[in-house]
Amino acid sequence: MSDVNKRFRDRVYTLVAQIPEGRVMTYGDVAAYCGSPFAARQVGQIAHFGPSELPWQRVVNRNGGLASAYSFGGLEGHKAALEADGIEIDDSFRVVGFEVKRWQPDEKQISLLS
DNA sequence: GGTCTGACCAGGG
DNA sequence: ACCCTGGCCAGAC
Repeated sequence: MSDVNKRFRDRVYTLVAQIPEGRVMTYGDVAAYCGSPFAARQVGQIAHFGPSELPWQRVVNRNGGLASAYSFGGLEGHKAALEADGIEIDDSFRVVGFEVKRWQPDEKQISLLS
């Protein structure tokens, strides 16, 4: 495993850990802020195998839609986890008010991703 | 080792 | 609106 990939993974961990309760980010955005704009899929891999204590439920796809397999809890598990954060989920498993709840790190938080 | 898959995404036909 | 391609790359087999 190369250092570059390890850094990318560590950045993803750092960034996801920063997402405030009640806010969400997209896979693509996470990848971009971590230095690899087209590695959204890799973020999915990292989410699947990464530390379960991180708030992965706050990472959604570009439509504000939930992942198809939230750590084997499925859509229902993901929905429940987000509702516990105070986020409403509609009948098609999309975040209600996604565009408003979408979160972006500020400069200080980005600087943590060195 | 090769090949396929996948919590993704943008672009093109 | 749908299907395909290419990009990303760790796991599974």
